[in-house]
Amino acid sequence: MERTVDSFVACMDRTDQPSKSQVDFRTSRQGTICISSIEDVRPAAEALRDLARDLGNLRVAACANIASKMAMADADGNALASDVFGWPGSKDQWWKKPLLALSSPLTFACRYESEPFWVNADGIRTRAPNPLLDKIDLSHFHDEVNAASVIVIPVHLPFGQIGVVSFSPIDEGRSDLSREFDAYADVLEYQGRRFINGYSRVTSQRPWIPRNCRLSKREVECLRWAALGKTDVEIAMILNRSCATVRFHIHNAAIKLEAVNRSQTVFKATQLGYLGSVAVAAPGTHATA
Amino acid sequence: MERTVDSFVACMDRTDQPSKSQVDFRTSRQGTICISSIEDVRPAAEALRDLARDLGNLRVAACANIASKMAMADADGNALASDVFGWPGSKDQWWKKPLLALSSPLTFACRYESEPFWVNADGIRTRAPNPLLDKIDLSHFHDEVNAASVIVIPVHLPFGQIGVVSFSPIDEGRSDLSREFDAYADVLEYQGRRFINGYSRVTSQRPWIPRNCRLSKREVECLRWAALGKTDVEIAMILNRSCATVRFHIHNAAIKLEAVNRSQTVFKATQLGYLGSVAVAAPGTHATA
DNA sequence: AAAAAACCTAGCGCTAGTCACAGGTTTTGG
DNA sequence: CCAAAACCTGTGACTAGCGCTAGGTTTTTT
Repeated sequence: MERTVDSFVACMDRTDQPSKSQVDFRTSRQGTICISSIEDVRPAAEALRDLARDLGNLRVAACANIASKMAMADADGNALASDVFGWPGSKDQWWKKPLLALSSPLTFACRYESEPFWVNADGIRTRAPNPLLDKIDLSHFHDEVNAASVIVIPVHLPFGQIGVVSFSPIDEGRSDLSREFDAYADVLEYQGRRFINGYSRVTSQRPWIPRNCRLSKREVECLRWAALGKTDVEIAMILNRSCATVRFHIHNAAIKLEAVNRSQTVFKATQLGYLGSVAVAAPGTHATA
Repeated sequence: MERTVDSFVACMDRTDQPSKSQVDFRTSRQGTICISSIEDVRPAAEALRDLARDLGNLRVAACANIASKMAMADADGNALASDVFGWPGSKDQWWKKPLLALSSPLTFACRYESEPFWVNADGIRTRAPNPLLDKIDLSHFHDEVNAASVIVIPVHLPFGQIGVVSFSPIDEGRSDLSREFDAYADVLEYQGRRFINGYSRVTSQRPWIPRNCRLSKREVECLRWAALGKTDVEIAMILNRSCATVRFHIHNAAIKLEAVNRSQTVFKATQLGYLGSVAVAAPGTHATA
């Protein structure tokens, strides 16, 4: 067990601030944000705002679904960005611009990263190296983010939904958040995640109720290749089966997932994690027969 | 601000055990699992095992990708389930059976839930109600899970990958984990998540490097409907555009995502969260012109 | 041993992918 | 302010690929 502990100590990057972070974590638990109905959204957002302000004079921005242009709102339909988090209403209300969600480097990075990170114009700082983030363009960082630096919490949810909570300094000068990130990333992640989780739960209607989606081995196998863009002729060659067989399996999968065509079948299977991160399954699959 | 605090207190479900959980969280931070290379997997797994044992005499089971039949292993290729977590090698090694991952109710539930929950033969207990989990069949619970009860931590990752860490009592009699869940769910979630995060980072090769995937508004709009199974004729009617225009947009999206056909385009767009949780976008979209 | 799944195959009609073309609208940048 | 560059809209036709039904074989479950 000693060996184990040692290796962890070597990994730790915050041992220099033990007492502070402990207190934060305690605070976080007592103020745990719990959203059980739409009425809880407002107080939960206010608590998140207060937490961010008290911890590091930070301002909150949140998006429950980066694929949606819908701004987050409370039970009365008031936008959280302006009414709670205190973003100036003048500056042409960035959170209403649908283009931003599609082009912001922050949104972009959230697609590829699962852990908290912080960003300024000089680069993206993750806990562990992520080469996928290296090629993100930060040249218009300040214009797109409305801050000189920001701590970002990506929140990956079921059904392929991605949310994000970000924290940027209220006084716009600060471009270094390394200290705040080291000290508060964990608590901000915890609270931000629960906030987005709860908000999604009470707002998004999930109309799709799959009856029996126990896909068989072959069905998933065929769907994997289909998701990679292979035609059924190609899949048939890969799996050493007939073309009709491949179609049959995919068709069966479509019935189980209540999908009407191949695209929707792939979509639903992806949402449910059946095809997750297919890095081209092991070679030699054509030797199964 | 008083109102805020009050509403949270009403939501809190663990105020009866304040001191205990605080200690746990402190412990968790000092023993933070950090996997920066494949060699760290083994000690990280051992630490997770020790944490589970010390907290509640629990045994760990983990899966980094419920879509893959690959068992988690350390740098030398040893299966973590048998070599570290201590699952008996005799009982025909459940973690090697690919069918289980497709049919286990635990795996199933992870597709629909983002927060920790615990299960026994009587039902699934989530923090907040989740109607999607109600219809899951638990009649063969003990056979499929190899335990009378279990705490489950779903881990939703980028690219549509879903992982899971579960904790079940070492002595197989216990079927009630409500106390352990209330006290340790947060720390188990934190540690389990970081473990799966780190493992995925050092093991899974992500060969796909999207060059320019700034999809335009129309492209995403068309892809949404395509993912819902609409044909391009239907999409054209919905958006009040010509059929060829719809094809044009989807084709452009395919080029940006480096996809070769519609299915792969939908797949990649889903992985990147462009279509996340499409609950049929707001009506009236045909009035944009 | 019976039953139920899962698996494999064939052929027909329809959809989607692609090409070449022409022009309007919004954003971006000098 | 103008120009360039994206982005958006539209036409028409051909071919490869997909959706679907029907029926037989193998494997798993009861």
